[in-house]
Amino acid sequence: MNQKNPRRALFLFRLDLRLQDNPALNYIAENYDEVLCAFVHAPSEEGKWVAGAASQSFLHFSLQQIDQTLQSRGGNLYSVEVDSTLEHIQDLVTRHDIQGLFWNRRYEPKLIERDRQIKEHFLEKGLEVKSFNASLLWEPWEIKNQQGNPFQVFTPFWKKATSLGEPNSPQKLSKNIRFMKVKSDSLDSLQLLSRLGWDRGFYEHFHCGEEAAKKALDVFAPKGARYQSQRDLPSVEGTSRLSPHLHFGSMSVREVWHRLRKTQESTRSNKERAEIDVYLKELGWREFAHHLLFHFPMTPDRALREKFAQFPWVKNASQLRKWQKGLTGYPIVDAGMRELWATGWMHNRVRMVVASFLVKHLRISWLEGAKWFWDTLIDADLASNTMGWQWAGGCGADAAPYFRIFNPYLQGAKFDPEGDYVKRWIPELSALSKKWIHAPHEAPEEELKKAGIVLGKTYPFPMVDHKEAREAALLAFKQLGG
DNA sequence: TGAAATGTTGGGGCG
DNA sequence: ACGCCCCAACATTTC
Repeated sequence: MNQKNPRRALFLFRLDLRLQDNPALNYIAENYDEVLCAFVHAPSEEGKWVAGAASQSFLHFSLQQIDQTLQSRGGNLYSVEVDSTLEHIQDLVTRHDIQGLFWNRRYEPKLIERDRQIKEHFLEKGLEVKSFNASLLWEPWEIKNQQGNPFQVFTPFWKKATSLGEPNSPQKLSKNIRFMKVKSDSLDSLQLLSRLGWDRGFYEHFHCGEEAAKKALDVFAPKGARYQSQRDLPSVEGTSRLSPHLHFGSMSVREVWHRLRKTQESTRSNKERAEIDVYLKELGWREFAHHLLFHFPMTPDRALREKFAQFPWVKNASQLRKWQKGLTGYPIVDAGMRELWATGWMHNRVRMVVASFLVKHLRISWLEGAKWFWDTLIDADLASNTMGWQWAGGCGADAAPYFRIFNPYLQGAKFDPEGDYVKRWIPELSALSKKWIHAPHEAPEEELKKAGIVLGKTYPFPMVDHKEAREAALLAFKQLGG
């Protein structure tokens, strides 16, 4: 090591907001003397799908955590907002005598192209430039069917992926790494936070950063043995609630995978092992989503199944608004939409129900739903959001068949039998007995009175009739030809 | 990672 | 004792 001319690397943080199991940082630790850690925010380069408001808020606090961690280790996070990432990197390279440029990959089509240009440019300038995988268990291009094509159905995809062997183990960061401390704009100048402060409620339910993510995994891992039995009950914390951390990379998916594997090994119960497999498969759906986004880069904006370009989606702003605000008159739908607004997150079972309701009962385009989720979810992820909505809309890969229409009453009765979830998010229904909690409009006058509910005033009547809406949806989807 | 309609079966009441 | 009907429970098919 030469103290006078240290080898310096520039590391760009993206969706990998952690120090542990961060392959690019590990590479730097092995090969460089010092590293400048930067977050170069260039929203104009993300195109139409620039991060939504909720997601930006989570990003802000995650970056704050990174900065604190780096400061406690003698460095800091250099953060800046720019129009051109490439030009700004050029500045940094010159200013700080940088010899290597490293990052962990993103998989959004526009960013793949941007990063390709950056890599080409700085390789030409004689820098060492490398990108790594911090986000996925397998790279999207590693998994192919027998013809060498990408999969469009989950089950064979997952079979193939898991047949390739266990994903890599997480790697600890070398203690020898030296972080640079440089002058930086304040994080606030990136203006990631809404001035309205509507995001405050999020942080009663979720915490940002690597430490918080570690705690969340500690909470979830032992519960993995009951994942299959509990994951569909929105009133119970039976899911991992790791999605924002997996999106922003404050938790490594490899870490999650191997932790759950360990839990699996420590039990003798076949049943428990199978329950954990169901969770690992959910990580598989996340992989599948990235696979689809990579191989079908138009899907954030267009249905994968092309005939859906002709589908007569309904344009109805006032109905869309009712759905967004949780005023549909269907308690399980409204509870979900309000949980989303209040916490920036929604239980997955309920995501499927509200999505089916928008797309089937209201026949409003999946794209409207995708946009709303994009803006309100702290875990908004282009790959998962696109796949999920096209699944619900029946217009994507391995999508729900057109005739699969969730009945909100039955979904409520089945997965929230006591009505606890509905009551938590719709306080105006909290005094209603569980017998009517999912269909207040069918409750006897007397029951409503007792519960202080005046339909049409304190809680809406169903905005559409279930049976009629269902039949209209069947007809419309059937006319498209399945 | 549905729901509703339709079909089948089998036990019990009853003439 | 027997056949018939009713209907719940379960299975299948249809959307």
